[in-house]
Amino acid sequence: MKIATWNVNSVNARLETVLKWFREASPDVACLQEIKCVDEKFPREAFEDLGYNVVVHGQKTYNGVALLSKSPVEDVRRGLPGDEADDQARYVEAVISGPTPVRVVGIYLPNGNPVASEKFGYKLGWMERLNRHVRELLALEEPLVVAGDYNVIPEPADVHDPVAWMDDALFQPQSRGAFRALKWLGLTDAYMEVDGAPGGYTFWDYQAGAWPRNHGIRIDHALLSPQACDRLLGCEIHRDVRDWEKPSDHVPVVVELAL
DNA sequence: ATGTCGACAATATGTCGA
Repeated sequence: MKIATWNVNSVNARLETVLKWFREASPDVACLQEIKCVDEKFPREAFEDLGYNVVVHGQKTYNGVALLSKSPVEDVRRGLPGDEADDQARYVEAVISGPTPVRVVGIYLPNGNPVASEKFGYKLGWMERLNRHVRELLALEEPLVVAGDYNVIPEPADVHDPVAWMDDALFQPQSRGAFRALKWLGLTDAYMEVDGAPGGYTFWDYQAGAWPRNHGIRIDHALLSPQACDRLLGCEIHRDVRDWEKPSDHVPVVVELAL
């Protein structure tokens, strides 16, 4: 079973590019981030025509996540628990049906820039809430995949120029520490497990020739519970998609599990 | 430091967010 995560930077502005990739890669499950539309504006039928069940947690203009699955889904949750006042659409969760069900969580973790603003506090608070909720999900002792745009550069090997990113929220010690804390709950970074080569970037800014210069960062991750990691077959970063017509600034990451 | 996008309110470009 192939489970993908992709920050598409507007599903409607990117629809042809996104559908082209879905037709070629044909993931069984996909977590999309930054769909940038309300539920009613999500191009549901285009994905249903490709055979997907569609779960949308949208928002006007900003953020928004979706979960697509060829198999029926159960136990759908929209929104990260722990703060009723949080109105940003960044979390979607569902159990994918099958002989061995797998719980998939799709996240769009807050960017947090600039560091000297309330946005950074929101990011760290969100990561703490995620930690608390993942702790509960891990207690279920079932295959679990937490995939998405984490907006965290875990290690210096995950950025072309670590010094240039020192003051960025994505590479702050607190952000990296919260990501490590999440892993220390018992999750495994799929890319590091099966590949781990330095420079496995997933994002290149549109600006300043970041893509042709390979000034990238690795911020899109799939973390696996032990029960999911035991079934891990592969993890691929679809880097070539960054060179397509009208690309997102992120590329898809695909995890394959023996399910 | 910034060579780019996208949504939106608004009718042209400016603002915000990334």
